Amino acid sequence: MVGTAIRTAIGSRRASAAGRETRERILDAAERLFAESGYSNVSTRQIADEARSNIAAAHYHFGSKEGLLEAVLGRRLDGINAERERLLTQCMRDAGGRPAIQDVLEAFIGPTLRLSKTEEGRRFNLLTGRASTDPNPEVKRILFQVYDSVGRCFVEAAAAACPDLSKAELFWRLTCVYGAMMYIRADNGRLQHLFGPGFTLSDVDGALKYAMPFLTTGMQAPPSAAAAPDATPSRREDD
Amino acid sequence: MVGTAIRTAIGSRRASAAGRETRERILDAAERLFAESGYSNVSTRQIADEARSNIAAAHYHFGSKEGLLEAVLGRRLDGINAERERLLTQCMRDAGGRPAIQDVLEAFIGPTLRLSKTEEGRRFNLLTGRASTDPNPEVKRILFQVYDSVGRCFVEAAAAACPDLSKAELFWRLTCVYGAMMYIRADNGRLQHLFGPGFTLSDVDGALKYAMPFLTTGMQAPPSAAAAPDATPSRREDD
DNA sequence: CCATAATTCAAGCATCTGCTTCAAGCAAGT
DNA sequence: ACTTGCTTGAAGCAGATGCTTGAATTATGG
Repeated sequence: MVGTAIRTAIGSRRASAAGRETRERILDAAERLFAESGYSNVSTRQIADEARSNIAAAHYHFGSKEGLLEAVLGRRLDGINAERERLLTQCMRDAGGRPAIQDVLEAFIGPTLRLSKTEEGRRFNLLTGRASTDPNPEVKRILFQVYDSVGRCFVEAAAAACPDLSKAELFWRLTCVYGAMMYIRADNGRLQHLFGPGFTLSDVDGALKYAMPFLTTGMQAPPSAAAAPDATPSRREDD
Repeated sequence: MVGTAIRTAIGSRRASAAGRETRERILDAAERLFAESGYSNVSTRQIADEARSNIAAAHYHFGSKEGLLEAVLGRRLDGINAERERLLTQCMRDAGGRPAIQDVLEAFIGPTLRLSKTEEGRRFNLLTGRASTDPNPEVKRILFQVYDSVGRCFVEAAAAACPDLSKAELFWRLTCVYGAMMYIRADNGRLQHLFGPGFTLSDVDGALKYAMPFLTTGMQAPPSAAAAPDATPSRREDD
């Protein structure tokens, strides 16, 4: 029987100090390697080696490679997403249901962006940024699950902050915001390469000073229906 | 000796009609599977099966899995990137070196965006969108090579269109633009999931109508140094 | 101190990976 | 007709993959 021992370990009931320690070492190693090479390109053997541990130990603690990824993400995201939800509901409450869009963006993007101030936080952002476009069904499932709740809060708050936008327009604008945020995190190096040394996406201050205002301005732009000459204002293509 | 036969095949000298046909079938199959599951998650065997062909045939025509990806990308991107470069230099010339930013964005993003009007084009955008954050060194190398030239043109044209922006600010704004574009292409389904049925990133008209104006507005925003209260205008942090 | 449970280990299993080999098939050009 | 070189096929290689096994080791509560 596999079940009992693993479940108690995973549920971390009665876990020994030594057990917890190697558990953390494995999580650290997996985080580092997943961020560097992507989930599919890392083997459980590599992770065990990097953690100065054993493959079986990893499976004992996490059940499977998929479970390991889930634990790696949960370890940091649980706290961060709770913080984001707290900030989002708070700025909704403080503004009586009509928050400023910059507060909404700050509440959603700020907490993850600021992670990049530490090296391990930067690595974690790289991991989640890359995972966000990972086609592997296991990865997709885990991300959907982890981000579902805070994502809903964000969309709701953004809609409240931009009541003049149609649902379709909000969808496209948030797509741009989401995409920019993820791209900054995934940090593929293309633009750094074109701009030369000295420009890096892990520069949190630069992101806060330049990227956030760009996104805020875009969100505040008047609805396209009014600006676009070919739009028929009487006929909305959503809802 | 491996060399001679493969090189002539790869250089497609003296290729027979039958040879060209299976070559295309393999490219189609690889494109479809790479787009669907990502480069690392697809095996040469799957590709051969999907193409109703043989592993050896794939290696005969493309030398390696890496060479196959290169061919898949080159088949479509060579034309598209040439078109983008043509449009970029044209709008630079027409405007006497001071193009409008919306023309620059349209020249860079438009050609790829419009690909999504056909099913196979949509699939190709999915492939390149996902590849853009792929950590696999083979994938990165190929993308850098393929996008280097047109990327340079784009940055140059954008800089000419926004002469008031510092290099750092341009860097961050283009990062947002690039990120939004890639995210639309990679189409991970997160926001569609939150917005419900009827919202899709392959809706080219929606992207042109809503996403492009968002990005244009963001690029046209006044420099952050002026807007941000904590910025010291006399001290630029770049160049 | 010792029984019981938690943890780690070396070894192995079945399957898959990219790629190669070598023989057979095919389409010309002469 | 027949040689020549391009193209495909079946089989196989060495190594990697996720995961399991069963025994050994370690920690901990009684």
